[in-house]
Amino acid sequence: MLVGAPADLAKGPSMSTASPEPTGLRERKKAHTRRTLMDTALRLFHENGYPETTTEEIAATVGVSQRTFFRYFPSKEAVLLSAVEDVDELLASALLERPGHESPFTALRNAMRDHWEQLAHASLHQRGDAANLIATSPDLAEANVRIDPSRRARLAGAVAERTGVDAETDPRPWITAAVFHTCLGLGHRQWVREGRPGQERLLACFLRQLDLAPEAVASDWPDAGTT
Amino acid sequence: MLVGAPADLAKGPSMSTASPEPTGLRERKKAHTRRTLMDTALRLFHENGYPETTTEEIAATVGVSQRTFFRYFPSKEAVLLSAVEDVDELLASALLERPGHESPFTALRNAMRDHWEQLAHASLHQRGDAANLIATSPDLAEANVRIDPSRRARLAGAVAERTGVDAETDPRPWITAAVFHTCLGLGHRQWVREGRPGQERLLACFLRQLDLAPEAVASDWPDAGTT
DNA sequence: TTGCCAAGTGTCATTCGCTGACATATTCTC
DNA sequence: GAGAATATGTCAGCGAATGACACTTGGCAA
Repeated sequence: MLVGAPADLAKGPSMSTASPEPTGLRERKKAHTRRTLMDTALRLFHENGYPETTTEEIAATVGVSQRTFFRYFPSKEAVLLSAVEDVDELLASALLERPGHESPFTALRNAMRDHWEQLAHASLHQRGDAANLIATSPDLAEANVRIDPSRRARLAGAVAERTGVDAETDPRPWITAAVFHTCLGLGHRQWVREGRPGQERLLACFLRQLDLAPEAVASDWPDAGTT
Repeated sequence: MLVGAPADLAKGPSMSTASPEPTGLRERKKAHTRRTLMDTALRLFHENGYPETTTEEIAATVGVSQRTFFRYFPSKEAVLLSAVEDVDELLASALLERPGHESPFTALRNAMRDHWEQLAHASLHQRGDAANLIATSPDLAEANVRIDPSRRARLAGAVAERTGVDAETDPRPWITAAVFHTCLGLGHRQWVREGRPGQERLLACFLRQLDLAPEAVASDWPDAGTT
């Protein structure tokens, strides 16, 4: 599983995040190819736009056949998904480190706040800053919307794990994840509207939306704080 | 707009819901073709599965060319989306009829409850019971997930309209819509797990999830009601 | 009625995402 | 080093989606 197996995006629960290092030469090569494909794809997406970049082009740039591309990634979108998963992964583990007395939603919020730099750094990592990319390109943003359900499912799983409930039967992790995710989307939107200032501002936008959430669900919206 | 214009799925705000009757012969033909395409598509989806049904097949069954299909619907998914929109439309108008003192989320919940039969009936309407179809077929369910963001956006718009806030700048309608939508998804899942009893049961599942939502966001999940 | 314009449709060709089948090359194991 | 396992390339093909062009049909006015 994990990095080793290409075309493998199924996310079973509780698969160890540790893929220490690929010992064999085969696996090292595979990991390299996969990473190269991913980096190249993200770079091309960024340079030419998502729909404009063909899988053929990606493969050719890397120096493999298109067929090989699809052996590593089940779809074009999957490259994005996979890149974005890394960020979600970090958030998930940050979530587990939060003190147990915090409510799931609060813990999620705080995990995000505390590990923001780490998340931001990860998104700027070798992967060609997938997250930032998505934030920047309208095409990618649209693709990201389609990917959304998977991410939300992953988040719900993480919340369930932390709280020790069964995500299969318990609705609460899903609702929490949905609200959280929506807040991020809204925060990002607002950040864009403000002209994309620094990343600290993005975090601030996120937090603002997150803090509005409980009221939005429960209250009557007397009228309060827009924008 | 609406039924009249083929390949037109853009949803500008405040387009009148009234398309009284197509006066011209041209427009009547067009409306007929569109409806036939939709009905046929949904029927074939139901009989053979969504991915198994080709656009070619749909067009051939109706007696038009594949090209014409794509002149009426911008994509294969759009047929589904369009059918499902009708149901959302009803919910949106039901929402506007709820007493003003209800919180948006509650109003949404109650609108759903009160107009359930109407919604159910609409879904069984001439359109080949799109909603039910989606609920039944796993393939369609997956397609429905992808469609989800559009539906949520529509719902958010409806909530914003009811409450008189600006959906562009105010986050609350979006959060409300997201939570509501998630509850529906969860309710449906539960209903499936129970072996798909009658539609009344589906409504009950929906309502149960909806009533759990506020707690899921705010509280500490002491442990309560699973299943 | 006649005839013109516009809208709707069919046909053809093409692009692109994606998959199966088979042959070849590379790595691993003994 | 031989043989098994795996990774890759090549080729062929399907289906979704789009553009270009020709043809038919409905709407409308002279």
